[in-house]
Amino acid sequence: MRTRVAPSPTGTPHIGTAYVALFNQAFARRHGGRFVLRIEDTDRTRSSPKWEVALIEALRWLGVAWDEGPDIGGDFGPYRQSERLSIYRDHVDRLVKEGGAYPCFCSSERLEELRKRQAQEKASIQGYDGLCASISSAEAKRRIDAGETYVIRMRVPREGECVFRDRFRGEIRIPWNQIDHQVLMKSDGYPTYHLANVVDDHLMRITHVIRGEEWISSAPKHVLLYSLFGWQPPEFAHLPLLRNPDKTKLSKRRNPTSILYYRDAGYLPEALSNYLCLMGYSRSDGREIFSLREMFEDFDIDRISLGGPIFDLNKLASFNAQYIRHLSPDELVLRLAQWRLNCDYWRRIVPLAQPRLQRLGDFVPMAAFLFADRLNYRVEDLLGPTKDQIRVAELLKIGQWELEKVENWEKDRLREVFEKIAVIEQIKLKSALTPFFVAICGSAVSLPLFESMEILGRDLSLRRLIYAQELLLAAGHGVQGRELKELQSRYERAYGAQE
RNA sequence: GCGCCCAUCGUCUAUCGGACAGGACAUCAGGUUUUCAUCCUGGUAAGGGGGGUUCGACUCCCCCUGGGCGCGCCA
Repeated sequence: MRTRVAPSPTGTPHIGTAYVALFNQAFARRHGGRFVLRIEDTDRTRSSPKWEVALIEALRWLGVAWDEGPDIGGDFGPYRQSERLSIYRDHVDRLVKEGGAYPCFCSSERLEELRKRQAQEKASIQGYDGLCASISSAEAKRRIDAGETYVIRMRVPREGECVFRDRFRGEIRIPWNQIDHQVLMKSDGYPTYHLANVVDDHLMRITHVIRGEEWISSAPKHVLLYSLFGWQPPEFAHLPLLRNPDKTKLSKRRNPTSILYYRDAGYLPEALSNYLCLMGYSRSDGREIFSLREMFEDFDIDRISLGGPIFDLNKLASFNAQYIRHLSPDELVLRLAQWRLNCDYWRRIVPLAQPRLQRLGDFVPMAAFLFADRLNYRVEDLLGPTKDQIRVAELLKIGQWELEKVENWEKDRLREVFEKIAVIEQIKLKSALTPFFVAICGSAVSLPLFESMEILGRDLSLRRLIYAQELLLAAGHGVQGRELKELQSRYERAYGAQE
Protein backbone atom coordinates (compact mmCIF):
# COMPACT_ATOMS: atom_id res chain seq x y z
CA MET A 1 0.00 0.00 0.00
CA ARG A 2 1.61 3.26 -1.11
CA THR A 3 0.36 6.83 -0.89
CA ARG A 4 1.87 10.15 -1.78
CA VAL A 5 1.52 13.85 -1.49
CA ALA A 6 2.61 15.77 -4.57
CA PRO A 7 2.83 19.49 -3.98
CA SER A 8 4.26 21.98 -6.39
CA PRO A 9 6.78 24.44 -4.98
CA THR A 10 5.28 27.57 -6.47
CA GLY A 11 4.66 29.59 -3.37
CA THR A 12 4.57 29.60 0.36
CA PRO A 13 3.78 26.14 1.81
CA HIS A 14 0.01 25.79 1.87
CA ILE A 15 -2.03 24.47 4.75
CA GLY A 16 -4.07 22.42 2.28
CA THR A 17 -0.95 20.53 1.30
CA ALA A 18 -0.36 19.66 4.93
CA TYR A 19 -3.97 18.55 5.28
CA VAL A 20 -3.77 16.16 2.37
CA ALA A 21 -0.32 14.99 3.45
CA LEU A 22 -1.56 14.10 6.92
CA PHE A 23 -4.34 11.89 5.61
CA ASN A 24 -2.05 10.20 3.12
CA GLN A 25 0.45 9.54 5.83
CA ALA A 26 -2.23 8.28 8.19
CA PHE A 27 -3.55 5.86 5.61
CA ALA A 28 -0.10 4.51 4.78
CA ARG A 29 0.90 4.17 8.44
CA ARG A 30 -2.30 2.52 9.45
CA HIS A 31 -1.87 -0.15 6.82
CA GLY A 32 1.85 -0.60 7.11
CA GLY A 33 2.43 1.00 3.72
CA ARG A 34 4.77 3.71 2.54
CA PHE A 35 4.19 7.39 2.14
CA VAL A 36 5.98 9.34 -0.57
CA LEU A 37 6.73 13.01 -1.06
CA ARG A 38 7.02 13.99 -4.69
CA ILE A 39 7.82 17.50 -5.85
CA GLU A 40 5.82 18.53 -8.90
CA ASP A 41 7.98 21.29 -10.28
CA THR A 42 7.03 21.11 -13.92
CA ASP A 43 6.00 24.74 -14.10
CA ARG A 44 9.33 26.33 -14.89
CA THR A 45 8.07 29.85 -14.53
CA ARG A 46 6.59 29.48 -11.08
CA SER A 47 8.55 26.71 -9.36
CA SER A 48 11.53 27.55 -7.27
CA PRO A 49 13.98 25.55 -5.16
CA LYS A 50 13.43 28.12 -2.44
CA TRP A 51 9.81 27.14 -2.14
CA GLU A 52 10.73 23.48 -2.10
CA VAL A 53 13.05 24.10 0.85
CA ALA A 54 10.32 26.03 2.62
CA LEU A 55 7.79 23.32 1.88
CA ILE A 56 9.92 20.56 3.33
CA GLU A 57 10.74 22.65 6.35
CA ALA A 58 7.08 23.45 6.93
CA LEU A 59 5.84 19.89 6.54
CA ARG A 60 8.52 18.55 8.84
CA TRP A 61 7.71 21.15 11.43
CA LEU A 62 4.11 19.99 11.38
CA GLY A 63 5.10 16.37 11.88
CA VAL A 64 4.61 15.12 8.35
CA ALA A 65 7.20 12.40 7.73
CA TRP A 66 7.60 10.68 4.38
CA ASP A 67 9.37 7.39 3.74
CA GLU A 68 10.62 8.39 0.32
CA GLY A 69 11.25 11.83 -1.06
CA PRO A 70 13.68 14.16 -2.80
CA ASP A 71 15.56 14.87 0.41
CA ILE A 72 15.90 11.27 1.61
CA GLY A 73 15.77 9.26 -1.58
CA GLY A 74 14.05 5.91 -2.05
CA ASP A 75 13.74 3.07 -4.53
CA PHE A 76 11.54 4.87 -7.00
CA GLY A 77 13.31 8.17 -7.46
CA PRO A 78 14.10 10.71 -8.49
CA TYR A 79 11.28 12.34 -6.56
CA ARG A 80 11.49 15.69 -8.25
CA GLN A 81 9.67 15.82 -11.56
CA SER A 82 12.14 18.20 -13.14
CA GLU A 83 14.65 15.36 -12.88
CA ARG A 84 12.41 12.91 -14.69
CA LEU A 85 11.92 14.72 -17.98
CA SER A 86 13.25 11.93 -20.17
CA ILE A 87 10.79 9.54 -18.59
CA TYR A 88 7.86 11.74 -19.58
CA ARG A 89 9.31 12.27 -23.02
CA ASP A 90 9.50 8.50 -23.60
CA HIS A 91 5.99 7.98 -22.40
CA VAL A 92 4.51 10.75 -24.45
CA ASP A 93 6.32 9.49 -27.54
CA ARG A 94 4.75 6.13 -27.00
CA LEU A 95 1.33 7.73 -26.73
CA VAL A 96 1.81 9.67 -29.96
CA LYS A 97 3.03 6.58 -31.75
CA GLU A 98 0.00 4.63 -30.60
CA GLY A 99 -2.40 7.42 -31.49
CA GLY A 100 -3.50 8.31 -27.98
CA ALA A 101 -1.97 11.75 -28.33
CA TYR A 102 -1.11 14.13 -31.14
CA PRO A 103 1.01 17.20 -31.80
CA CYS A 104 -0.85 20.48 -31.82
CA PHE A 105 0.50 23.58 -33.54
CA CYS A 106 -2.13 26.06 -32.50
CA SER A 107 -0.84 29.39 -31.28
CA SER A 108 -1.74 30.66 -27.86
CA GLU A 109 -3.46 33.56 -29.61
CA ARG A 110 -5.76 31.21 -31.42
CA LEU A 111 -6.49 29.31 -28.24
CA GLU A 112 -7.22 32.48 -26.39
CA GLU A 113 -9.61 33.59 -29.07
CA LEU A 114 -11.25 30.20 -29.06
CA ARG A 115 -11.80 30.38 -25.33
CA LYS A 116 -13.14 33.88 -25.57
CA ARG A 117 -15.61 32.90 -28.23
CA GLN A 118 -16.77 29.87 -26.30
CA ALA A 119 -17.28 31.96 -23.21
CA GLN A 120 -19.25 34.53 -25.16
CA GLU A 121 -21.43 31.95 -26.83
CA LYS A 122 -21.86 30.25 -23.47
CA ALA A 123 -21.06 27.06 -25.29
CA SER A 124 -21.93 23.93 -23.38
CA ILE A 125 -18.78 22.27 -24.60
CA GLN A 126 -15.63 24.16 -23.83
CA GLY A 127 -12.02 23.42 -24.56
CA TYR A 128 -9.86 22.67 -27.53
CA ASP A 129 -11.76 22.26 -30.78
CA GLY A 130 -9.58 19.46 -32.10
CA LEU A 131 -8.24 21.36 -35.10
CA CYS A 132 -4.85 19.61 -35.03
CA ALA A 133 -6.24 16.20 -34.13
CA SER A 134 -6.71 15.33 -37.77
CA ILE A 135 -3.27 16.32 -39.00
CA SER A 136 -1.60 13.26 -40.49
CA SER A 137 1.49 12.00 -38.78
CA ALA A 138 3.55 12.63 -41.90
CA GLU A 139 2.37 16.21 -42.03
CA ALA A 140 3.00 16.63 -38.33
CA LYS A 141 6.50 15.27 -38.69
CA ARG A 142 7.18 17.68 -41.53
CA ARG A 143 6.07 20.66 -39.48
CA ILE A 144 8.03 19.57 -36.44
CA ASP A 145 11.14 19.09 -38.53
CA ALA A 146 10.58 22.54 -39.98
CA GLY A 147 10.94 23.87 -36.45
CA GLU A 148 7.37 24.80 -35.68
CA THR A 149 6.62 24.93 -32.00
CA TYR A 150 4.04 22.49 -30.79
CA VAL A 151 2.53 20.78 -27.79
CA ILE A 152 1.28 17.24 -27.39
CA ARG A 153 -2.40 16.83 -26.69
CA MET A 154 -4.35 13.88 -25.44
CA ARG A 155 -6.97 12.40 -27.73
CA VAL A 156 -10.24 12.17 -25.87
CA PRO A 157 -13.29 10.10 -26.90
CA ARG A 158 -16.02 12.27 -28.39
CA GLU A 159 -18.97 10.55 -26.87
CA GLY A 160 -19.95 8.38 -24.01
CA GLU A 161 -18.87 8.95 -20.48
CA CYS A 162 -15.99 8.18 -18.23
CA VAL A 163 -16.94 5.98 -15.31
CA PHE A 164 -14.64 5.67 -12.36
CA ARG A 165 -14.83 5.00 -8.67
CA ASP A 166 -14.13 7.30 -5.80
CA ARG A 167 -13.57 5.60 -2.47
CA PHE A 168 -16.01 7.88 -0.69
CA ARG A 169 -18.50 8.73 -3.37
CA GLY A 170 -18.79 5.49 -5.26
CA GLU A 171 -19.27 5.60 -9.01
CA ILE A 172 -18.76 8.94 -10.73
CA ARG A 173 -19.74 9.47 -14.35
CA ILE A 174 -18.51 12.38 -16.39
CA PRO A 175 -19.35 12.81 -20.09
CA TRP A 176 -16.26 12.66 -22.27
CA ASN A 177 -17.35 15.75 -24.14
CA GLN A 178 -16.67 17.68 -20.95
CA ILE A 179 -13.05 16.63 -21.03
CA ASP A 180 -10.60 18.84 -22.85
CA HIS A 181 -7.95 17.56 -25.20
CA GLN A 182 -5.49 18.16 -22.43
CA VAL A 183 -1.99 19.30 -23.23
CA LEU A 184 0.34 16.59 -21.97
CA MET A 185 3.64 18.06 -23.06
CA LYS A 186 4.26 21.78 -23.23
CA SER A 187 6.22 23.44 -25.98
CA ASP A 188 9.18 23.74 -23.64
CA GLY A 189 9.37 19.97 -23.40
CA TYR A 190 8.05 19.84 -19.86
CA PRO A 191 5.08 17.65 -19.05
CA THR A 192 1.88 19.03 -17.61
CA TYR A 193 0.55 17.91 -14.28
CA HIS A 194 -1.78 15.31 -15.74
CA LEU A 195 0.87 13.39 -17.64
CA ALA A 196 3.61 13.61 -15.05
CA ASN A 197 1.26 12.77 -12.25
CA VAL A 198 -0.10 9.62 -13.86
CA VAL A 199 3.27 8.40 -15.09
CA ASP A 200 4.85 8.95 -11.69
CA ASP A 201 2.02 7.49 -9.69
CA HIS A 202 2.33 4.36 -11.78
CA LEU A 203 6.12 4.19 -11.74
CA MET A 204 6.20 4.89 -8.03
CA ARG A 205 3.62 2.15 -7.45
CA ILE A 206 1.14 4.45 -5.79
CA THR A 207 -1.88 2.35 -4.88
CA HIS A 208 -4.13 5.02 -3.37
CA VAL A 209 -4.43 8.53 -4.67
CA ILE A 210 -5.79 10.60 -1.82
CA ARG A 211 -6.10 14.20 -2.93
CA GLY A 212 -8.33 17.25 -2.90
CA GLU A 213 -11.83 17.28 -4.30
CA GLU A 214 -10.83 19.88 -6.86
CA TRP A 215 -9.37 17.01 -8.89
CA ILE A 216 -12.58 15.10 -9.42
CA SER A 217 -13.42 16.84 -12.65
CA SER A 218 -10.06 16.08 -14.18
CA ALA A 219 -9.95 12.50 -12.95
CA PRO A 220 -11.23 11.27 -16.33
CA LYS A 221 -8.06 12.57 -17.93
CA HIS A 222 -6.07 10.47 -15.52
CA VAL A 223 -8.28 7.44 -15.94
CA LEU A 224 -7.89 7.73 -19.69
CA LEU A 225 -4.12 7.98 -19.44
CA TYR A 226 -3.95 4.85 -17.31
CA SER A 227 -5.94 2.97 -19.87
CA LEU A 228 -3.95 4.34 -22.82
CA PHE A 229 -0.79 3.12 -21.14
CA GLY A 230 -2.43 -0.15 -20.26
CA TRP A 231 -1.92 0.40 -16.56
CA GLN A 232 -4.05 -0.46 -13.60
CA PRO A 233 -5.31 2.80 -12.11
CA PRO A 234 -4.93 3.39 -8.38
CA GLU A 235 -7.87 3.79 -6.05
CA PHE A 236 -9.05 7.40 -5.93
CA ALA A 237 -10.20 9.08 -2.75
CA HIS A 238 -11.03 12.75 -2.99
CA LEU A 239 -10.86 14.67 0.26
CA PRO A 240 -13.23 17.57 0.89
CA LEU A 241 -11.77 21.02 0.40
CA LEU A 242 -10.87 23.23 3.34
CA ARG A 243 -13.07 26.32 3.22
CA ASN A 244 -13.07 29.97 4.18
CA PRO A 245 -15.85 31.15 6.49
CA ASP A 246 -17.76 32.16 3.37
CA LYS A 247 -17.59 28.55 2.13
CA THR A 248 -15.27 29.22 -0.76
CA LYS A 249 -12.09 27.23 -1.16
CA LEU A 250 -9.56 28.26 1.46
CA SER A 251 -7.63 31.26 0.20
CA LYS A 252 -5.09 33.65 1.60
CA ARG A 253 -7.45 36.54 0.98
CA ARG A 254 -9.67 35.48 3.81
CA ASN A 255 -7.49 33.17 5.87
CA PRO A 256 -3.87 32.60 6.67
CA THR A 257 -2.94 29.70 4.40
CA SER A 258 0.77 29.49 4.93
CA ILE A 259 1.94 26.76 7.28
CA LEU A 260 4.83 28.99 8.27
CA TYR A 261 2.44 31.69 9.36
CA TYR A 262 1.02 29.35 11.97
CA ARG A 263 4.48 28.44 13.17
CA ASP A 264 5.61 32.05 13.40
CA ALA A 265 2.39 33.19 15.02
CA GLY A 266 3.03 30.73 17.82
CA TYR A 267 0.85 27.76 17.11
CA LEU A 268 2.15 24.42 18.32
CA PRO A 269 2.64 21.92 15.52
CA GLU A 270 0.77 19.22 17.42
CA ALA A 271 -2.20 21.53 17.93
CA LEU A 272 -2.33 22.45 14.27
CA SER A 273 -1.95 18.90 13.03
CA ASN A 274 -4.55 17.72 15.53
CA TYR A 275 -6.97 20.36 14.34
CA LEU A 276 -6.31 19.53 10.70
CA CYS A 277 -7.06 15.87 11.42
CA LEU A 278 -10.49 16.92 12.61
CA MET A 279 -11.41 18.55 9.34
CA GLY A 280 -13.78 16.07 7.76
CA TYR A 281 -12.70 13.31 10.08
CA SER A 282 -13.78 11.99 13.43
CA ARG A 283 -12.65 9.10 15.56
CA SER A 284 -15.16 6.43 16.40
CA ASP A 285 -14.57 7.05 20.11
CA GLY A 286 -15.39 10.73 19.62
CA ARG A 287 -12.13 12.03 21.07
CA GLU A 288 -11.04 15.30 19.55
CA ILE A 289 -7.70 15.81 21.21
CA PHE A 290 -5.22 13.25 20.00
CA SER A 291 -1.65 12.98 18.78
CA LEU A 292 -0.54 12.13 15.29
CA ARG A 293 0.64 8.80 16.65
CA GLU A 294 -2.84 8.07 17.92
CA MET A 295 -4.30 9.22 14.62
CA PHE A 296 -2.10 6.82 12.69
CA GLU A 297 -2.81 3.91 15.02
CA ASP A 298 -6.48 3.54 14.28
CA PHE A 299 -7.10 5.78 11.27
CA ASP A 300 -10.17 4.70 9.35
CA ILE A 301 -10.32 6.43 6.00
CA ASP A 302 -13.98 5.57 5.54
CA ARG A 303 -14.91 7.80 8.46
CA ILE A 304 -14.14 10.85 6.37
CA SER A 305 -17.17 13.05 5.82
CA LEU A 306 -17.69 15.02 2.66
CA GLY A 307 -19.12 18.40 3.57
CA GLY A 308 -16.44 21.02 2.99
CA PRO A 309 -15.18 21.94 6.45
CA ILE A 310 -14.67 25.58 7.29
CA PHE A 311 -11.26 26.24 8.75
CA ASP A 312 -12.13 27.85 12.07
CA LEU A 313 -9.27 29.86 13.53
CA ASN A 314 -11.22 30.12 16.75
CA LYS A 315 -11.33 26.44 17.44
CA LEU A 316 -7.73 26.06 16.37
CA ALA A 317 -6.75 28.73 18.86
CA SER A 318 -8.66 26.96 21.58
CA PHE A 319 -6.90 23.69 20.77
CA ASN A 320 -3.59 25.49 20.79
CA ALA A 321 -4.37 26.94 24.21
CA GLN A 322 -5.19 23.50 25.54
CA TYR A 323 -1.92 22.10 24.25
CA ILE A 324 -0.01 24.96 25.81
CA ARG A 325 -1.71 24.40 29.16
CA HIS A 326 -0.77 20.76 29.16
CA LEU A 327 2.91 21.51 28.77
CA SER A 328 5.03 21.51 31.91
CA PRO A 329 6.59 24.91 32.64
CA ASP A 330 9.99 23.57 31.61
CA GLU A 331 8.61 22.24 28.38
CA LEU A 332 6.94 25.54 27.71
CA VAL A 333 10.21 27.37 28.27
CA LEU A 334 11.78 25.08 25.74
CA ARG A 335 8.99 25.64 23.24
CA LEU A 336 9.23 29.39 23.63
CA ALA A 337 12.94 29.18 22.98
CA GLN A 338 12.45 27.02 19.93
CA TRP A 339 10.00 29.59 18.73
CA ARG A 340 11.42 33.11 19.07
CA LEU A 341 12.53 33.63 22.61
CA ASN A 342 16.13 32.82 21.99
CA CYS A 343 19.47 34.57 21.63
CA ASP A 344 19.66 34.08 17.91
CA TYR A 345 16.48 36.00 17.43
CA TRP A 346 17.36 38.71 19.93
CA ARG A 347 20.73 39.15 18.27
CA ARG A 348 18.96 40.17 15.10
CA ILE A 349 16.87 42.74 16.92
CA VAL A 350 19.49 44.24 19.18
CA PRO A 351 21.37 46.21 16.51
CA LEU A 352 18.15 47.99 15.69
CA ALA A 353 17.14 48.61 19.27
CA GLN A 354 20.49 49.52 20.82
CA PRO A 355 20.75 53.11 19.53
CA ARG A 356 17.24 53.73 20.78
CA LEU A 357 17.58 52.28 24.28
CA GLN A 358 17.86 54.45 27.35
CA ARG A 359 17.39 51.63 29.80
CA LEU A 360 17.55 47.88 29.35
CA GLY A 361 13.90 47.72 30.20
CA ASP A 362 13.05 49.66 27.07
CA PHE A 363 14.00 46.69 24.98
CA VAL A 364 11.01 44.49 25.58
CA PRO A 365 8.29 47.04 24.80
CA MET A 366 10.29 48.26 21.83
CA ALA A 367 10.63 44.78 20.36
CA ALA A 368 7.28 43.39 21.45
CA PHE A 369 5.79 43.73 17.98
CA LEU A 370 8.34 41.25 16.70
CA PHE A 371 6.77 38.53 18.82
CA ALA A 372 3.08 39.19 18.39
CA ASP A 373 0.62 38.01 15.81
CA ARG A 374 -2.04 40.67 15.64
CA LEU A 375 -1.18 44.18 16.79
CA ASN A 376 -3.36 46.68 18.59
CA TYR A 377 -3.62 50.08 17.01
CA ARG A 378 -6.34 52.41 15.88
CA VAL A 379 -7.50 53.19 12.39
CA GLU A 380 -6.38 56.79 12.87
CA ASP A 381 -2.83 55.57 13.48
CA LEU A 382 -2.97 53.72 10.21
CA LEU A 383 -4.21 56.74 8.33
CA GLY A 384 -1.61 59.03 9.81
CA PRO A 385 -1.65 62.65 8.71
CA THR A 386 -3.32 61.83 5.41
CA LYS A 387 -6.88 62.75 4.75
CA ASP A 388 -7.04 60.29 1.92
CA GLN A 389 -8.29 57.10 3.52
CA ILE A 390 -8.97 55.30 0.29
CA ARG A 391 -5.44 56.04 -0.81
CA VAL A 392 -4.07 54.37 2.29
CA ALA A 393 -6.19 51.31 1.69
CA GLU A 394 -4.99 51.17 -1.89
CA LEU A 395 -1.39 51.51 -0.85
CA LEU A 396 -1.70 48.64 1.57
CA LYS A 397 -3.30 46.48 -1.06
CA ILE A 398 -0.68 47.30 -3.66
CA GLY A 399 2.01 46.74 -1.08
CA GLN A 400 0.57 43.35 -0.28
CA TRP A 401 0.48 42.33 -3.94
CA GLU A 402 4.01 43.50 -4.60
CA LEU A 403 5.36 41.92 -1.46
CA GLU A 404 3.72 38.60 -2.26
CA LYS A 405 5.91 38.45 -5.33
CA VAL A 406 9.10 38.82 -3.31
CA GLU A 407 11.09 35.63 -3.10
CA ASN A 408 14.13 36.86 -1.20
CA TRP A 409 12.66 38.29 1.91
CA GLU A 410 15.47 40.59 2.97
CA LYS A 411 15.68 44.26 3.73
CA ASP A 412 17.32 45.53 0.56
CA ARG A 413 14.84 43.72 -1.61
CA LEU A 414 12.01 45.08 0.51
CA ARG A 415 13.34 48.58 0.17
CA GLU A 416 13.33 48.17 -3.61
CA VAL A 417 9.70 47.17 -3.50
CA PHE A 418 8.69 50.25 -1.59
CA GLU A 419 10.82 52.53 -3.70
CA LYS A 420 9.14 51.15 -6.77
CA ILE A 421 5.74 51.74 -5.24
CA ALA A 422 6.63 55.31 -4.29
CA VAL A 423 7.76 56.05 -7.83
CA ILE A 424 4.76 54.52 -9.53
CA GLU A 425 2.28 56.00 -7.09
CA GLN A 426 4.09 59.33 -7.29
CA ILE A 427 4.41 59.96 -3.60
CA LYS A 428 7.33 60.42 -1.28
CA LEU A 429 8.74 57.18 0.07
CA LYS A 430 8.37 58.50 3.57
CA SER A 431 4.67 59.13 3.32
CA ALA A 432 4.09 55.92 1.44
CA LEU A 433 5.68 54.07 4.32
CA THR A 434 3.53 55.43 7.15
CA PRO A 435 0.66 52.95 6.91
CA PHE A 436 3.14 50.12 6.59
CA PHE A 437 4.98 51.21 9.70
CA VAL A 438 1.76 51.06 11.66
CA ALA A 439 0.59 47.81 10.07
CA ILE A 440 3.89 46.04 10.71
CA CYS A 441 5.17 47.70 13.88
CA GLY A 442 1.96 48.92 15.44
CA SER A 443 3.18 52.50 15.50
CA ALA A 444 4.73 55.10 13.26
CA VAL A 445 7.41 55.48 15.90
CA SER A 446 9.35 52.27 15.86
CA LEU A 447 12.33 50.28 14.72
CA PRO A 448 13.28 50.54 11.04
CA LEU A 449 10.62 49.05 8.80
CA PHE A 450 12.52 46.94 6.30
CA GLU A 451 14.72 45.34 8.93
CA SER A 452 11.69 44.70 11.08
CA MET A 453 9.89 43.02 8.23
CA GLU A 454 12.89 40.90 7.50
CA ILE A 455 13.10 39.78 11.12
CA LEU A 456 9.37 39.27 11.45
CA GLY A 457 9.39 37.11 8.38
CA ARG A 458 7.41 36.98 5.23
CA ASP A 459 4.28 35.26 6.39
CA LEU A 460 3.66 37.24 9.53
CA SER A 461 4.43 40.50 7.73
CA LEU A 462 2.03 39.76 4.93
CA ARG A 463 -0.59 38.74 7.45
CA ARG A 464 -0.30 42.05 9.24
CA LEU A 465 -0.93 43.88 6.00
CA ILE A 466 -4.16 41.94 5.71
CA TYR A 467 -5.09 42.73 9.31
CA ALA A 468 -4.57 46.40 8.56
CA GLN A 469 -6.84 46.22 5.54
CA GLU A 470 -9.48 44.42 7.55
CA LEU A 471 -9.38 47.15 10.13
CA LEU A 472 -9.74 49.78 7.44
CA LEU A 473 -12.58 47.91 5.85
CA ALA A 474 -14.38 47.61 9.17
CA ALA A 475 -14.02 51.37 9.57
CA GLY A 476 -15.51 51.92 6.16
CA HIS A 477 -12.32 52.96 4.41
CA GLY A 478 -11.58 49.77 2.57
CA VAL A 479 -11.28 48.95 -1.07
CA GLN A 480 -13.60 46.18 -2.16
CA GLY A 481 -15.88 44.88 -4.85
CA ARG A 482 -15.75 46.84 -8.09
CA GLU A 483 -13.18 49.27 -6.79
CA LEU A 484 -10.91 46.42 -5.86
CA LYS A 485 -11.25 44.96 -9.34
CA GLU A 486 -10.39 48.32 -10.88
CA LEU A 487 -7.45 48.72 -8.57
CA GLN A 488 -6.23 45.30 -9.51
CA SER A 489 -6.32 45.93 -13.23
CA ARG A 490 -4.64 49.28 -12.76
CA TYR A 491 -2.07 47.57 -10.58
CA GLU A 492 -1.39 44.87 -13.14
CA ARG A 493 -0.91 47.43 -15.87
CA ALA A 494 1.43 49.60 -13.83
CA TYR A 495 3.41 46.92 -12.05
CA GLY A 496 3.32 43.99 -14.45
CA ALA A 497 0.98 41.04 -14.20
CA GLN A 498 0.91 39.06 -11.04
CA GLU A 499 1.38 35.29 -11.25
C1' G B 1 -23.12 28.61 -19.62
C1' C B 2 -21.79 23.25 -19.20
C1' G B 3 -20.21 19.18 -16.05
C1' C B 4 -19.35 17.12 -11.40
C1' C B 5 -19.47 17.04 -6.00
C1' C B 6 -21.86 18.22 -1.44
C1' A B 7 -26.11 19.35 2.29
C1' U B 8 -27.35 17.77 10.94
C1' C B 9 -26.67 23.52 16.05
C1' G B 10 -23.13 30.00 14.04
C1' U B 11 -18.58 26.44 13.19
C1' C B 12 -16.23 21.12 13.32
C1' U B 13 -18.87 16.73 13.78
C1' A B 14 -21.67 11.80 15.95
C1' U B 15 -25.89 9.09 14.16
C1' C B 16 -24.98 4.06 9.46
C1' G B 17 -34.37 2.91 9.76
C1' G B 18 -36.85 3.01 16.01
C1' A B 19 -32.47 7.70 21.19
C1' C B 20 -35.21 13.69 24.95
C1' A B 21 -30.62 13.94 17.65
C1' G B 22 -24.82 13.29 21.32
C1' G B 23 -19.90 15.79 21.77
C1' A B 24 -16.31 19.90 20.73
C1' C B 25 -15.40 25.34 19.53
C1' A B 26 -18.04 29.82 19.97
C1' U B 27 -21.97 32.09 22.82
C1' C B 28 -25.09 33.09 27.35
C1' A B 29 -25.90 32.41 32.82
C1' G B 30 -23.94 30.87 37.52
C1' G B 31 -19.84 29.16 40.79
C1' U B 32 -14.32 28.95 42.24
C1' U B 33 -10.29 32.68 41.76
C1' U B 34 -7.56 39.67 45.05
C1' U B 35 -8.03 40.91 38.73
C1' C B 36 -7.73 38.12 34.30
C1' A B 37 -7.13 33.40 32.39
C1' U B 38 -7.84 28.48 33.90
C1' C B 39 -11.32 25.20 36.19
C1' C B 40 -16.49 23.55 37.50
C1' U B 41 -22.06 23.66 36.72
C1' G B 42 -26.01 24.79 33.69
C1' G B 43 -28.46 26.99 29.28
C1' U B 44 -29.56 28.72 24.10
C1' A B 45 -28.74 26.39 19.46
C1' A B 46 -29.49 21.75 14.06
C1' G B 47 -31.47 17.48 10.19
C1' G B 48 -32.98 23.44 3.44
C1' G B 49 -38.02 22.40 0.82
C1' G B 50 -41.34 18.86 -1.62
C1' G B 51 -42.45 14.07 -3.01
C1' G B 52 -41.90 8.86 -2.47
C1' U B 53 -40.22 3.67 -0.01
C1' U B 54 -41.44 1.81 5.01
C1' C B 55 -45.29 -0.03 10.59
C1' G B 56 -41.50 3.84 11.28
C1' A B 57 -37.22 8.18 8.32
C1' C B 58 -31.85 12.87 9.82
C1' U B 59 -30.67 8.08 7.89
C1' C B 60 -32.76 4.87 1.47
C1' C B 61 -34.74 6.89 -3.64
C1' C B 62 -36.42 11.11 -6.82
C1' C B 63 -37.19 16.36 -7.75
C1' C B 64 -36.27 21.31 -6.30
C1' U B 65 -33.31 24.77 -3.72
C1' G B 66 -28.75 26.21 -1.82
C1' G B 67 -23.47 25.94 -1.58
C1' G B 68 -18.78 24.36 -3.65
C1' C B 69 -15.30 22.82 -7.37
C1' G B 70 -13.70 22.30 -12.45
C1' C B 71 -13.72 24.03 -17.56
C1' G B 72 -4.96 27.01 -18.85
C1' C B 73 1.24 25.20 -22.77
C1' C B 74 -1.01 26.22 -13.46
C1' A B 75 -0.83 22.50 -10.35
